Amino acid sequence: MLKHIPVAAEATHCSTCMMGSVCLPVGMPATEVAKLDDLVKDRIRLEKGQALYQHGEKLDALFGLRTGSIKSQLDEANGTHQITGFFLPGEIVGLDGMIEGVHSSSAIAMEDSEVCVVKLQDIDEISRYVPSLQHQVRRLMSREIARSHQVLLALGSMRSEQRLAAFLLNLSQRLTALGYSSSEFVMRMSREELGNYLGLTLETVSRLFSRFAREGVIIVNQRDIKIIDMAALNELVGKPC
Amino acid sequence: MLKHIPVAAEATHCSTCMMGSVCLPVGMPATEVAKLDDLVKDRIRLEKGQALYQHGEKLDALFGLRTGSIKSQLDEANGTHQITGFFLPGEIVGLDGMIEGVHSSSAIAMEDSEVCVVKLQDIDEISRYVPSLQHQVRRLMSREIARSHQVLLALGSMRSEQRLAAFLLNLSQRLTALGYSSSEFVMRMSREELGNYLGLTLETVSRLFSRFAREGVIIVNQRDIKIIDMAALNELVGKPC
DNA sequence: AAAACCACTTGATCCAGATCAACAGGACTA
DNA sequence: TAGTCCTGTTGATCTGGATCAAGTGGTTTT
Repeated sequence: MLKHIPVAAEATHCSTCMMGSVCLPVGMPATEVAKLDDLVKDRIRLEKGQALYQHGEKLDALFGLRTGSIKSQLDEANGTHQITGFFLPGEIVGLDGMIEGVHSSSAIAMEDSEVCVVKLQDIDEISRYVPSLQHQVRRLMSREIARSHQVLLALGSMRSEQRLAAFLLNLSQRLTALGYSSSEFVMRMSREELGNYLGLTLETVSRLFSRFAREGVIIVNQRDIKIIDMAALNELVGKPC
Repeated sequence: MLKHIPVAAEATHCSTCMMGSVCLPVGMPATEVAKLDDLVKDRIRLEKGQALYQHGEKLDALFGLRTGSIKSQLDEANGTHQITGFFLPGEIVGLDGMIEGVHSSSAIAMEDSEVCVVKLQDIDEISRYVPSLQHQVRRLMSREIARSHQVLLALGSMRSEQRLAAFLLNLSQRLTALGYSSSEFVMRMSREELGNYLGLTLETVSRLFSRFAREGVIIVNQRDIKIIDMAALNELVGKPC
């Protein structure tokens, strides 16, 4: 069962949230953000491995990830699945579920996590006096489409080493936006999850990490990654084979 | 230069358009659709190969494809590109360009085509008295995200024959929705474009068509395709290797 | 403290699909 | 009417990454 937390109890709103600068309100004028206090009426706390929602479930909300990390995946009939995204704090989960409230994918916590629940109904309500909120939702969805297209690009036309390099650079950038180091971080996903996402096997991913390390591009210690030669990674993705 | 056509001259609106049942208004109540007459103020006619918009261009509109077909692609620095979608009449192009009006991809006509221009500004305007229009835009964007995820699934975890089978089935379904035959159609894209989209080379695509034909699953005559054994295609995508 | 399990690494081998190459037919040009 | 593109087909060969397999260290269980 999902663990709901009434927001009133914590008295935290978008306007005072530390994530405000990167989460749903990103880019909105402060005067507008101040009006979003009724947007989030509750939160959900997830344990590692727990599903925020699953394929086919009826849902009518978006989720702003506050802490932790979440993966989204398409579940196939034969029991396998394709991971379609990894989400970091401040990112919005559930944007593919806005067709009649039925989710086409599942979202699973990769570590203990907490999300803010944003009801679509409340978005409509609040949009009446915060007109920029509709634009904001469109912008977020558009960004999600563009993000998917970038992954398509990787899967469709990059070699394995380029895919991993592109992934590391992307992760580095997103962590920087969150205020973390751009060169040293802990990956929340296993080799298998990363391989699934990148269209590779876990062995290939492991070998690539070893090779990058051998070449002095990164230092790897299990899931701890330190990027030594950012330029080398950029060169890998920027140039064709 | 893009060829604009004032809509007044043709006096065609969403409520009377033949595409109404599949295009932007799909699923909206007829009473609401009737209020969309001011939504489309002009159209653009494109010649084969002409770009509707290009990567980096500032744009503030969506496009409903009336006739013809359009591909969207990400352009890479090294001159190559990745095709991210093929659009048929009644489908909406430009949903990835709603971040500050700057398109992250290019859209190119694959044959002489015509699109209805839907200004975002007009969507906002009309939404005031047609509240379901905002939902509609969200639904379309969500569908686009789900569509991208399906392609991710194909590129990430399907073998070449499964990818082509899935593509043919998908095309067949979409053409059926348009009122065309589900088993006999003309593909608008070259082997190279299809290969690019599916993450394969044009030779592999060509060989797959030949093989499917040899096995009696389809009849191929250049771009004319006739599906003989729909069940075989379904079996290919439904089951793992 | 031994046993069982898990995520990961590394080696050996295999094969699906890429690459290289030749050719065929249709459309357009001169 | 031949010449030049352009798109697609087919064959021969090569290779990146998959698959199969063995082993390692770390953590949890008993």
